[in-house]
Amino acid sequence: MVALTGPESFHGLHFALHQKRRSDPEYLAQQLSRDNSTRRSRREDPEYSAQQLLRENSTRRLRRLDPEYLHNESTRDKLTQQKRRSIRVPWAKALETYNNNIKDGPFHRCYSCDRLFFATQISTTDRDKLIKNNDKKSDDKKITEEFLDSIVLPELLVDVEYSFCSTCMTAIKQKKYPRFNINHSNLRFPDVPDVVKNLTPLAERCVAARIPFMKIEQVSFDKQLKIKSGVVNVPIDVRKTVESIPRPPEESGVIEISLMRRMEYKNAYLKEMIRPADVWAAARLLCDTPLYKRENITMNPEMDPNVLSSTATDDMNQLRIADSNRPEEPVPGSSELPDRHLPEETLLDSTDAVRFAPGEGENPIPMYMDPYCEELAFPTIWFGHPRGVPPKGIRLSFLDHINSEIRRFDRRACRPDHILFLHKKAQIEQLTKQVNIVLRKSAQTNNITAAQVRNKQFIDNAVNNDSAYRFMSAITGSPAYFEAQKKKIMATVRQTGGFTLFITMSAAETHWPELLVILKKTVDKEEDNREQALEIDF
DNA sequence: ACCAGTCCTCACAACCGTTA
DNA sequence: TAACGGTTGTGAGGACTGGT
Repeated sequence: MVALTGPESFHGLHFALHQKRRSDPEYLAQQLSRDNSTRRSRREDPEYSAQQLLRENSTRRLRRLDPEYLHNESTRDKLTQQKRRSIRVPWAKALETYNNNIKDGPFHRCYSCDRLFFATQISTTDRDKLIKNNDKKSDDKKITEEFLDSIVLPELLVDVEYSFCSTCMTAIKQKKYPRFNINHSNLRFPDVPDVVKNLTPLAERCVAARIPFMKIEQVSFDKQLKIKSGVVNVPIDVRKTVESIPRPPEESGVIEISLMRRMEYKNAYLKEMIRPADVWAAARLLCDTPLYKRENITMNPEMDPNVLSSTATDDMNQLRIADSNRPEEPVPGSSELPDRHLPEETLLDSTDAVRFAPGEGENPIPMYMDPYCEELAFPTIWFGHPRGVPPKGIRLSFLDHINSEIRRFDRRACRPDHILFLHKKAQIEQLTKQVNIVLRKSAQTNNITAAQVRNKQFIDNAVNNDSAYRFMSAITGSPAYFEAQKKKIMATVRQTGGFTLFITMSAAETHWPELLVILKKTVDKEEDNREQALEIDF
């Protein structure tokens, strides 16, 4: 009691002084800036800021229990938010934001499916927060440490912040495995040894168990690639191909090789300088892989130039003997048989490349009947390993697989030839599916018999009724596709009246420096500035 | 005891990005 | 688009310290 009176009077005086001082604007400003700086430094301490947050939130919740307070706050907030949203941005500023925004490319990696996304498509959260935000969920939906560990890419597990694409995020929040999750759906690319990874295109063809013959052409002035007609998938006897490559005397030797469709053709399918030693090394490694074993592909170790090159030059005689013992190359009658026994000097100096046609005489296999044609055709990507199969309960279509592989952080699947190959394969896949559907539909309505199909009249009727080729409407550019588009446009015209304005737009990607910078960054992982991009000559 | 200066703490407001 | 929650700033009360 006594203690109260003393300090009270003291304090009364003290506050008055305090307030008087504060009324001086200069003094107040000084005090404020002092306070702010100390606060800022204090708030840098994570423990302190966490405590402050906790305090703030608990008191805030209590405050918000009062309906009057809540009403006041929300009306205040509403006003300010509406004000904020109604602010008109000046043109220059808007332009600046736009210019900054278009610099963003698909650089952001989803920690679950490893696909690349634009910044807006991805959300980032702390690992801890994901686990902590469990309060409202039932026990079986709670995200556990083990669940996260099994989802996130192993090489990124150590990070504090995790980024997920919206698809994966929605699944994770419900504690489901995302469909495209690399770990759970077995989508990871196999590790490829450097020898195989660095093979040149033709060297890759030499060790591949399938050659997908495609007509890839350059279009227009910017030389983009397009595929013409279909893919002919030819199985190859790898052993015969590799062993028929002439061997230069030294290991570092390089020879020029032309890959022909047929020996009698004039133009080569591919022409390139290759190192036979590398081809051999790669072939040897590939022979130990699951798919190559499945295809019973083996090499004769005695023929390996990597082994031979270490021996003296007089061993070359032995090599020749070994060569002559080998069964002769097929394709009799061709005057341009590749001569594997050309003297070395002629080989190395000659302007005429060694020509060979490993696919000649082999029967092509339709792609949809060859389950591993892709993996076998692109050993630098798949290294003789089959594509992973997702576990039970997760269904991924072929297009889903392509989606995942092409958008993957690992850019290995994004080679022009591979993409065009996938495109054709996907198209065939789509067609066969559609055919099945059409047949099923018509089989339900009117039972089709073998006799009917053989009857020309029946087929003509089917064509007249559209049912025979309607399935093609999914294929861009087909007559049925344009038919479908025409119908859509006519429907629009009927609904909204005739068109008044047509706009044709083109991306003009060669005059799009931001895109070139983005490509450089995603594909080569290199930073390139806008000026350099503008200087690129097409 | 008084005074002046400085620092600390608390509640709340304001702002703002994110999300349902 | 309202609501939520993280962050920062503000104003007030009050404690501590050292000097007179």
